[in-house]
Amino acid sequence: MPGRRGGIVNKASPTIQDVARMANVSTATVSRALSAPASVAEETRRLVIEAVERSGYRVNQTARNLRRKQAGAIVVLVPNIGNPFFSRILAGIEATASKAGLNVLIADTRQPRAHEGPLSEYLHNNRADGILVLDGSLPDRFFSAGNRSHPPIVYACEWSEGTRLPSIRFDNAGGAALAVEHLADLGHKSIGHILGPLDNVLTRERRRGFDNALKARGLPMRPDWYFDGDFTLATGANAALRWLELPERPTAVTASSDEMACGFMSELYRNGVKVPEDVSVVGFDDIDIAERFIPALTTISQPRMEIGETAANALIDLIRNPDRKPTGTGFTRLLDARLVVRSSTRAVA
Amino acid sequence: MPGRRGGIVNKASPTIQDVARMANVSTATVSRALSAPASVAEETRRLVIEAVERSGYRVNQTARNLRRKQAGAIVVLVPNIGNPFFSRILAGIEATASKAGLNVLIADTRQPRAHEGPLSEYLHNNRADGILVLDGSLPDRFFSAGNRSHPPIVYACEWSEGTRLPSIRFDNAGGAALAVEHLADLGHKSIGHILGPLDNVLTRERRRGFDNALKARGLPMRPDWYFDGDFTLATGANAALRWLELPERPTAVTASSDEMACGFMSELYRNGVKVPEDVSVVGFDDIDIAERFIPALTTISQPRMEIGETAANALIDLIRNPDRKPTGTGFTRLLDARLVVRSSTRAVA
DNA sequence: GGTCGGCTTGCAATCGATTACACCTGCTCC
DNA sequence: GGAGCAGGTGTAATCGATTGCAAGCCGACC
Repeated sequence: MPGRRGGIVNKASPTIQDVARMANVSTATVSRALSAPASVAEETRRLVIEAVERSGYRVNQTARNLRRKQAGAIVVLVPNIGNPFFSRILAGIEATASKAGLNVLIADTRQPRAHEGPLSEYLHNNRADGILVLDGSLPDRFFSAGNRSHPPIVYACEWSEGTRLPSIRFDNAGGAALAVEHLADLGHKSIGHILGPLDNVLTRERRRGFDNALKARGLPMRPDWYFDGDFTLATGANAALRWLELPERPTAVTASSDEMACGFMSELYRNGVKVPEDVSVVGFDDIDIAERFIPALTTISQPRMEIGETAANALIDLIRNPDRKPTGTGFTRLLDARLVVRSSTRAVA
Repeated sequence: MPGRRGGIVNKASPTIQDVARMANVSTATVSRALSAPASVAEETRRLVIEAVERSGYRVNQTARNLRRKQAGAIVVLVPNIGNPFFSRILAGIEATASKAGLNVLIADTRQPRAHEGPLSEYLHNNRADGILVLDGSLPDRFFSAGNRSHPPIVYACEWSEGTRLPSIRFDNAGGAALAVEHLADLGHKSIGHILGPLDNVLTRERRRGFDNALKARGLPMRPDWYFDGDFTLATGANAALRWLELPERPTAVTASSDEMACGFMSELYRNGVKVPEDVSVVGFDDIDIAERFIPALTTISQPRMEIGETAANALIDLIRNPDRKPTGTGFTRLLDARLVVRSSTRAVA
């Protein structure tokens, strides 16, 4: 009896028309029964629900989106998806967005032709209801180019300097200061700093916090105690080589990222220098490995999951209430950084 | 003279109708000029292009997708986006998909209600033209449930045992064997193994490779030399504690993931045991930090970016040619693993 | 008894593209 | 000179939902 299970087999997906027919109502009623249940009589609603279940109907999002002029998705612009620092933030974004029924599209801004094509697609093609930018190197004006209207945009983590767009940030300067305070409290008088890429806002903010804290404590700021880097392990290792060559070495070094701190310690180890006996090291970010590195890394911890959630919520809020769109300042949320003391720092001998 | 720049300002996006009007042709012609240039007279094409440029027209993807019954996106089901292991694979996927003009949607399968709602949304709602599954714990039958048609599906990295769906994999067993060979060559006769989660295919594959290689070399397989784990740093550290308690300790340990290997070494360090002097350690995955851990970790390297690319290409191929959809076996591609020797292994004393 | 208002429901337009089909023009070939 | 064909274009249906408007029904109120 092949007819028995002939109901659903392999046919094209049922549409709202099919449901309407089964329930003996109009498509309008089906639509309302599903998205505004209160506006439909109870009995009718029951009939519709039943028809939906029997047919296995699922709304076609594309059609709905076309009609409603929305996309049902947000896009996240991230510089290098492969970087674990961002993936945790992504996790926070994804959790929040999916709770709100929004899909998450990711786009890598470091991709070859990412700048014109795809990006402006997202901006003006209704592919996204909102955009979350994790890449501060994309200039602000990029988004307002051609004075056309665009979906809401929120910066998270990084931002473009002088932007009027809302942003969710960590207190990077404050975090860097925390690191210096900690080292100064341990009696360190000579403190170096490994920088991130110079065109990065985080690098600049962290350096600002570092410099200010040094000044506040009356500690020296020597140019040869700043080391170039770009947040990667390799440049951290490179800084170690530079440190070794120094005629007068700082007794402590703060790095603008944990990866650089680890690279730094790794290279020191290979050269027979001990942390924290010979030099204290503080990182920034508190990535997973920090706790288990050898020695365990003292660092500045930031709630990365939380920044993802907060940013996603801010964006969703803007999407839902397009009216209040205050692009003024004061639209920036600052999340606290926290010092986590482990074994890579100790008092000067 | 406000009229001067009145052309584009803040109006709703131009539609194909607007372009047609400007170029004095029908919408059909505009559509053809853009997606099948050859079928339109050169002069007409020029007119259309010009109108497109003057108006700043961009096709509305939602409308196009509705008409074409496609989604313009693939979805990647990943267990825990926050895990750096996956983020590199994601990067490969993203690069490939965006080259093919497809958006990438990510969904976290470890999310609370991820199992019924969102997932079946993706499966049957035209939200995705194809699905890439990085989570082998999602059983195969999950996708074919209710014998409805679904978009093409490809497993990458992990897979569900006995699946008939295509999959792209590393040679996990081979990699694990490589690790054992290496240690045996160094003279180790007692080798332990830290397992991943038991319900994970990779765990099982790697263990199988490990066991076989042991057998082939005539080395002992002792139950108390297998340590439980779940791929995380914490469980690696835990295994170290177990190792320390052992009356008879293996002189070498292979871990089913680099993270566990690092956790293991970290905890040994805290207990005064030295790697590789007291025990040799081999990891699996070759994550970034492996090279810079202390000591640098000998491990099995897998081309993660490449697996992402390969999987994405396989999926895209299936999307473009829905006809040849051989769900038979033999539809699995195996990518080679490679041993990278660093400093965490040495010959037995 | 008639009017008004609230609650349900259906009709049909609409979102913005794609594309089957028909039509027109001009040329070739017999 | 007419049939046939190819190339180029337009008309209008279509994808699958949402929603403004109108209409029907029913009870309440004067």
